[in-house]
Amino acid sequence: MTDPAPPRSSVPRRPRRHDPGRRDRLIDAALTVIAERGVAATTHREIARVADVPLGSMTYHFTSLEEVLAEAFTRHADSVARVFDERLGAARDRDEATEAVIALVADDLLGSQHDLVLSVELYVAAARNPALRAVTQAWMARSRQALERHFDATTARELDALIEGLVLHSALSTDPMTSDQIRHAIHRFLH
Amino acid sequence: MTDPAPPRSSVPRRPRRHDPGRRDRLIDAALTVIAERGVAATTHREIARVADVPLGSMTYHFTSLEEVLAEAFTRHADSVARVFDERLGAARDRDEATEAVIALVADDLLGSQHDLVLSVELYVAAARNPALRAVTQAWMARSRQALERHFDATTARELDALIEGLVLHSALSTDPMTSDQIRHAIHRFLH
DNA sequence: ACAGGATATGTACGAGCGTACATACCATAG
DNA sequence: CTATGGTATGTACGCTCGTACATATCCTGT
Repeated sequence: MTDPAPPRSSVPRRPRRHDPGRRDRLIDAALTVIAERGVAATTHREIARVADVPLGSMTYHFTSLEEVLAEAFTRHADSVARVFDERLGAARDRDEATEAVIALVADDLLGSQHDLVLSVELYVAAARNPALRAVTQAWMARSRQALERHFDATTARELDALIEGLVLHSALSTDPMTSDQIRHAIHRFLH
Repeated sequence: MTDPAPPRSSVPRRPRRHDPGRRDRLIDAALTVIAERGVAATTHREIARVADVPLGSMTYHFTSLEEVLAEAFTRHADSVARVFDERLGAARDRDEATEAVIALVADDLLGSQHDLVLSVELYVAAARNPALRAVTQAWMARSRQALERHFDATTARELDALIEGLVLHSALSTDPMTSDQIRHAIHRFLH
């Protein structure tokens, strides 16, 4: 067929795309927006812009903005917890576990401003949102459990708090701690 | 035209009040709203509602919402820092300083869910807002300086991080640490 | 091949927001 | 006592937001 003139210029402006896995991409886009602009600036429209999809796609794949946030933060927590598990799972004795913790903080956590901001954003969001609080607590429990593979329960809890403090402190400071300073602090605590 | 009926029933509905110090009350109301609802839900209208003043009063006393937040967080940081100074200023030796830190965390910081939430809200807000970042850093510097009256610089920095972690960890957990657990963690770190 | 359900898209609506501003009131300086 | 400048109040405007929904398109099972 010839049909040279484009007759339907107004209704479907954007060429429809076949895009399986779009929902996953939207969750990743949400994490990008949260990290770069904050939860407060995370809107349907902004996520859609970043993912380059129309606004309507958001309301099709998610029933509410809260659902997007919950799925995004769950993905983030899983991702960080997996690194936690791997680092500590590879350690064979307490000394190696200590080194694993140091590497975890100095390399994995402080190495990524992206993940770091996401964690703090999650903390605050969890303070108001029960669903996100559940995500946070599951994450904390998993971290503590990983530490308890090598340390007693009391030490694990205290160490978890120290890690949290070192990360947060460095995240907000103009001069974040160096790897050697992190190592010094953790060695001091674990003797 | 006599116009005997009360002609000005509609314009000033609320009896005008003489209210010196209203600006201060508005800043306190802002802190209440931030603590109870979060920075994201802190609006001109909500602050005005809590302080029981008309909306127009906000725009008269502050040039922008950002100014309100900055003044509120500055007041909060000053208040916490003052307690920090007093606790550590009263200590005469290192042992007393250690006890002061324990009391600070267990009683002052963890004792008030209000202040605790405010601090975390400030952390996140500071990540996006340069003016608030300045407030946070001035506060951190003041805390560290207070600790350096009794501990060397390295210890002060590490201890500051540990305090931050203990507070945040307890703030978000369903079972916050007890005073004895706080004491144990801090003693362990300081030998 | 084709029916039908899943997916994709554009648009509209009502609500709440920050801010501007005209107006009204009042403590106080002179 | 009165003028005046600071303070108090109500309202309007333009904007962005979450969400709903009608419509369009395409993949898939039969």
